[in-house]
This record gives sequence, C-alpha cells and structure tokens, in this order.
Amino acid sequence: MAQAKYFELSDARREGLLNIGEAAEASGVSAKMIRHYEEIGLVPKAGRTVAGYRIYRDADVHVLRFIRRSRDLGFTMKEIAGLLGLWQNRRRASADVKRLASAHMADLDARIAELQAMRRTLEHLVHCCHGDDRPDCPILDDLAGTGRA
Amino acid sequence: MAQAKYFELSDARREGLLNIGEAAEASGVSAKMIRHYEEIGLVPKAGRTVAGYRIYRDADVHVLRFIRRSRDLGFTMKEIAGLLGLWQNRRRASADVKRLASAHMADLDARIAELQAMRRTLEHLVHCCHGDDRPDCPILDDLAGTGRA
DNA sequence: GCTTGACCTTCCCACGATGGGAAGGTGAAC
DNA sequence: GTTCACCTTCCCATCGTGGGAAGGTCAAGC
Repeated sequence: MAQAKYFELSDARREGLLNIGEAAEASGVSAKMIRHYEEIGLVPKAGRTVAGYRIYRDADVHVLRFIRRSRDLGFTMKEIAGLLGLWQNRRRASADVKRLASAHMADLDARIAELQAMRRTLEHLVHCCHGDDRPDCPILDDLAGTGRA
Repeated sequence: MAQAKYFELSDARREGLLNIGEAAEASGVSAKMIRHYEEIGLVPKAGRTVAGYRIYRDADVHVLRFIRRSRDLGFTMKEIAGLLGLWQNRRRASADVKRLASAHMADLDARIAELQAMRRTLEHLVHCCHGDDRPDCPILDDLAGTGRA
C-alpha cells in the first residue's frame, strides 16, 4: 500500500485494484477495521485515487487476510505487528515465530484455565441450588460470603 | 449507602464507618471502581461527611464484596446488577438465580470452547514449526493462507 | 499555629478491538 | 441529471479498569 495518488478509480479498476469495500469483502476485514489498522500503523497507508478513495492491490489484501487469520487465532494487535514483521522479513528465523506463537499459546492456556476455574465453581453452585420458587439459594450465599458452598 | 450528609469524618470513624480507602481495602474493590459502580448506579450513592468524603457501613462493604466475588466468577456488570437485585429481594425465587448463573456458565463454556479451538490450531502449527534459524515456517504459511498445515 | 504527607474529591484520558452513525463528497447506472 | 450505493473524515459507544492532574481535607509532628 504505497502507490502515489494518481489513479482515477475507473483506471484503478481496470488494473485490478480494489476499493476499500472490495478489499474488505476479499479479506474478511471490515472497511472500518482496515481504516483503523492503517491509522494505528499496522498496515502502511493505502494508495489513493485522485478523489481520495483508498485503493488496494492483491498484496495488500493478502496482508489483510493474514491479519484476519491472526485475529481468528486470538493474537493481539501487537503480536500481529510482530508476526507481520517476521512474515515480511526474508531473513527471519522460524524460531522467532515459534517463540511468539508459543507465548500466545501460553496466554491462551492461562485464560482457559481461568475460565475453567470460574466454570467449576459455578457448576458446583448451580448444582447445589434447588432452583425452585423458594428464595434460599446457595449461589447467592456464596457470592455474599455467608454460605459454606 | 443512604445516609444524609452530616457526619464529621472523626465522628463517622467513631461509629465504625469507613472512608472509601478503607472500604476498598475491606472489600477488595479499588476505590476507583467503587466510585465507578456508584456512578453507573450499580450501588446506591454513598453517604458523605460534611467535607464531602464518602462513608461506608458494613452493609455497604458487604455489597462491594458481593460484587467483587461475582466479578471473580466472570459475571458482567449487567448480570451482577441482576444478582444484586435478587440478593436483596427476599421474595426472589432461587430458580431465577439459577437461571442467571446457568446462562453465565453457558457463556463461559462458549468462550472456553473458542479459546480451545484457537489453542488446538496453534498447537498444531507450533508443533509443525522446526523453530531454528531458517526462515521457512508453517505458522506463517498458515497465517498467510499459502501453507497446507 | 504551620508544615507535611497521606488521603479524599472531581474530571479527563487511556487501553483493545470493534461498531454505529452523521455530514459531506464521488461514481456509475439509468 | 437524478438517484443510490459507496467513499471520506470525525466523533461516540462499548466494558472494566487504571493513570494522573488539580485541588480540598485530615491528622500528626514540630
């Protein structure tokens, strides 16, 4: 995304370039988010037509898909910036990529463990609650710190 | 939290009332968040000393602890508002509490499943990556959509 | 009494990722 | 030449939490 600002949109179309809506469609990243990624510097500034419309080449869409896939795997923006850097660096060491991915996996593990701990506690409480029209409830007792559940 | 605004702080202290810092300490909810909960109406407005300091009774701290515990179990603010309402309603049906908690458990399950799916994919990719100083990397290949991993 | 330091007050800003929507310009089809 | 879909920028909201500034208050030590 580093073209100069000289295309008419119709010319751009003829050359197979996409506007933001088409790039969004093709990459699975919303136009809103494409602009956002450009603003935070995750992707370089897109080229523009004379009228100011952003235009995207296949390579740009490829980058956006890479981001989309990374998001789907739960990577944060910062991690994705790192991954993009490695991806575009032909002298990278795969060890660096592996390290980044492993760290993210450890994050996932921690979050999963945390949620599972909540789930276990909750399951126990729900199990203990008779769930009828009477007011006494071990779930509330636990939350209030007054119960023994 | 519904006292009128007439205590000197020293009087309040003598009556066992706490200022916000002490209430934070006692409840495990930060002073920042106590003010926030008051602002969004999750807890009623606290009483004030003549100088404008918020003052808290034991019952107020109890409520804050309830909120803290609920947060620890991953309930959202909206859910906590519901739980607080049920807790303070002596004519509640425990079925309502159980329903709320069960719905939250389903949320947790969905989030856990999502994270686990990410984790599984990532684990596979990390496993496939030799992780040395060569640049070729199945993790990047997958993210780029060019790999077969 | 006066200073000092720890606390309180309100107000605004930030995160991370995403979306909604307003106000205005552009492109293409009919 | 109108119409409609799309583009542009700009601001606001979410959710839960924290940071920090500017200013007031309280208690302790001198």
